[in-house]
Amino acid sequence: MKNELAKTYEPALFEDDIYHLWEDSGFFNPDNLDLPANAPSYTIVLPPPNITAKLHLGHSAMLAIEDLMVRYRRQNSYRTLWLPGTDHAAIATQNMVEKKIFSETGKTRHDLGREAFLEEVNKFVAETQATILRQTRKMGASLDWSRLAFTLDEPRQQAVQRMFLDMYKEGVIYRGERIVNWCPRCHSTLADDEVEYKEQKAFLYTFKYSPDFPIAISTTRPETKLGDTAVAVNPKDERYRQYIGQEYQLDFCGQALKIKIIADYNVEMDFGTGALGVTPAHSAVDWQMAEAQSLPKIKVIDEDGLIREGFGKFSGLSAIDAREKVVASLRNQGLMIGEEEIVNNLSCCYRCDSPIEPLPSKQWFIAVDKPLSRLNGKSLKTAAIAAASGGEITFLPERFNKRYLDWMENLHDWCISRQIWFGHSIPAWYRDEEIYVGEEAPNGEGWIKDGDTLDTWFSSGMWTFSTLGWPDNFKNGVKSGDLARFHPTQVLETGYEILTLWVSRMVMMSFFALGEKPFSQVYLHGTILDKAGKKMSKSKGNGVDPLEVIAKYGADAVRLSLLMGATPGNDSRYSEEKIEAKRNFINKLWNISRFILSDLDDRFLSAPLDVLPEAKTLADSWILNELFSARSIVDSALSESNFSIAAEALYDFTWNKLADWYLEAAKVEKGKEEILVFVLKNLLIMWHPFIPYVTEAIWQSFNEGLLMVEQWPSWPEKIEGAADEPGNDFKVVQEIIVAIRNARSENKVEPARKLQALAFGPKSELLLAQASLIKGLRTGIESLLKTDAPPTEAAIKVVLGDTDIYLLGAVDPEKEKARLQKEAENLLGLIGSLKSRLENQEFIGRAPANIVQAEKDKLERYETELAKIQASLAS
RNA sequence: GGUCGUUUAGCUCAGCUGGUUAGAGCGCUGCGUUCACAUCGCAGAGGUCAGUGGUUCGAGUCCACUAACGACCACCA
Repeated sequence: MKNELAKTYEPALFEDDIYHLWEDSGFFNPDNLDLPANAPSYTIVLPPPNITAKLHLGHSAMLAIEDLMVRYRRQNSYRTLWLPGTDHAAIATQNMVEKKIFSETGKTRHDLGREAFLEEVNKFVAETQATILRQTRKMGASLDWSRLAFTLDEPRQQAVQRMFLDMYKEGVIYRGERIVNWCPRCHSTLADDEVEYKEQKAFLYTFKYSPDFPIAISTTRPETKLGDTAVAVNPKDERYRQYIGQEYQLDFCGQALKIKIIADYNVEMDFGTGALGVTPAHSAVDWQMAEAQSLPKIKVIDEDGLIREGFGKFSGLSAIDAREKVVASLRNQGLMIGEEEIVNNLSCCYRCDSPIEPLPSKQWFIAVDKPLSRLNGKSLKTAAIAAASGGEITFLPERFNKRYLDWMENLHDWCISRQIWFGHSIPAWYRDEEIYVGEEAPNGEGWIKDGDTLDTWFSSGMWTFSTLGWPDNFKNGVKSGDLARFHPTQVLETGYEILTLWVSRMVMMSFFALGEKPFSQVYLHGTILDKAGKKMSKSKGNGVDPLEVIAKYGADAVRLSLLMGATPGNDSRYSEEKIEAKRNFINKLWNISRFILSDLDDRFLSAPLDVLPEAKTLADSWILNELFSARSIVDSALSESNFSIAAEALYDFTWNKLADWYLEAAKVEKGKEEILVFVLKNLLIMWHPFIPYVTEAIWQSFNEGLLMVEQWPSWPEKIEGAADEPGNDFKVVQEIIVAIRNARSENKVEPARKLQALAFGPKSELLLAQASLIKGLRTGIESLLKTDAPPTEAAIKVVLGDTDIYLLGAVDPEKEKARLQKEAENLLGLIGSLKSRLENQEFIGRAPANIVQAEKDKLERYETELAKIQASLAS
């Protein structure tokens, strides 16, 4: 059963086999876990990666964190489900495939036609999806593959169609016209957050529409002024107050305009002339003014970015060409008052970088403010706000609660239709002015299906419940099956950059569909930046392929390097050195195991883990207490999602306590196998969620069961009868171990034996050596000498024979005295300030009783300590 | 323009509700290494915690302001 471990750990030799072992065990699926019926659930849905590309290091970090959360809960007897999937990422995917086809064949999607194009997309999806799933497995992710989902697969399509129909029935989904961000190149609407702003130079033109119009206006887009129906001024503006309410018929570059002067507080008096030409059809702000003032809306520019029919010589021109022509005409007429070069933000398509054209368009919307009877009169918005502000949903780090709420409170109706082919189809049918909403066409001739698709966030917003069998598992308001067992989920772990895009939508969708939150906690991780602190991106070429670093250093090293040194919500930098350091650590753990397991009798291996081995020496109780204290740090850190702190506690224990000291002790003092095996097993269990492969590999070398489902240890924080401060006491032992090693290396057998007796003999002997390292050693030595004289160099020589040189450095009386004096001074200062605080009536009056008591306790502690120090100084 | 974040050793970062001498990894310096591990060991150097002011017996930690960098949101007609 027991296999010899090689000298170094080679991840590549183990990882694939181990993953298969886990997967074949079936324990990724909570249905196969051996649990009591009332075991609590722990569910995380994997934020589905876009199928546009391979995974990058950011995904690896996400997988490492979530796998850690999930494995820890699985070892703690939760009904643990981590549900995998991928996202169809409608626009991004369509663009990617369009580009690919165009570069390969020179054809556009229109050349191919809808059906053939979608076939190409599906081919692409199948390929990248396979790659992504393979990468995910490589990371060691313990996902339940039996529940694998895709935002556009058959069950999710049904769920989406049903959601759309339900929302339409409730009047939450409606069709309306408004200004949308239109990309003339992609021929698609963009959500506000899909628009990118680019600084660019532009000309701000100041002019009058016509000679007889009293007010001059400023604009960077004179061509849109062909559609102006009003001029807005600030009602406080003295210059224009007299004109408010007046209407003018005028001729603008040969086109007739009817302009009304209106008042609006949004107009800034300091900008330009302080008067704003209102173009309702081509500016969102202007549209709102026009709605409020019932102004006509004249559409000037069409979906291709060209001037529409009916604008004389301008019709058919591109916006840019028309602009030049309008400007020229204004100059000729002497109406141009100023042309100033300014820097402004141009809205651009986040996909193709083309300038956005704001256009009025018929689109489907979700009404976020509509009160709903199913939500007791709350709207989607107010329900989503209440959940977060009432603490039903919490955020980590907390500051994102505020960001979520800010965004939610300013939320406008959500445009969900997209003019692309790849995505969820919209179950709507049109015949002339008639609209019918349903999955099948209504009876009668001439109905045409809506050719648009849904915003990708519509389907991903349903992710927590569409993956758990909604709507089949939800009848008459009662959940069943997976939905009943796993929803609401416990944690949503995702990047902070999609807090608003995704998280907020999930909350609204879940409240609408189920009347409950989708998750209790939102954990937001930061972005993985490159070594220089820049975002990794394909265009910059600074991305790192996780598979490459995994091949080089192993998945565990990659995971640990992403977990350690990273804090919630903060970005962290990637560097290969970090991974290398973690690889070294993993090898260390491997070799610790190798040392403990080599030449080990099988009877030690089979010792049950629920029986505490007997601590025979101070070193034994010390290491056990260190183990337990590490366990308790790990538990509390993990319960607060402080992954880095948890890992550091284990790291410190493993390397600085176990390897550096206890293993050294075990070399000079045999018979520690029982404790060594006990510590090792517990350590492997606790390391497993962080670095599952290497721990399982070691476990498998001497165990039959799977470490993955081994029960998390539940020892007390301390064992009875151990010294109060095992750390301090053990420093004595540590010093002696060094001396023993030195003595042995020089073949000084008898001194080594004496030292060994001192370090590992019955506890009572060493307990003489309390208080602190040096003093302890001195006391021990003194007691052995049975003399009152302070241990001089000569005296120590008597005890330790020829070993003097090994201990002299440690017992320099002068150094020790200075140290104690300094410590005494520090304590005096502290005691003084504590006393004055406790005498301060204001403090006593205001501070809560428990705090005052704590200060008193502290004072007492310091005083006791000071007395001890003073006593030893006096001696 | 609004909101938020960051600033701690040469580098990358920890540091919870203020409390004894501010920590880690990497790097650096010196010494060592057949006997679990050179993917190693031991020892060491290196910090006025961005700046200024304040609260407090006590501030890396709390407050105010300033500076640099970064992110997000809004948007310039």
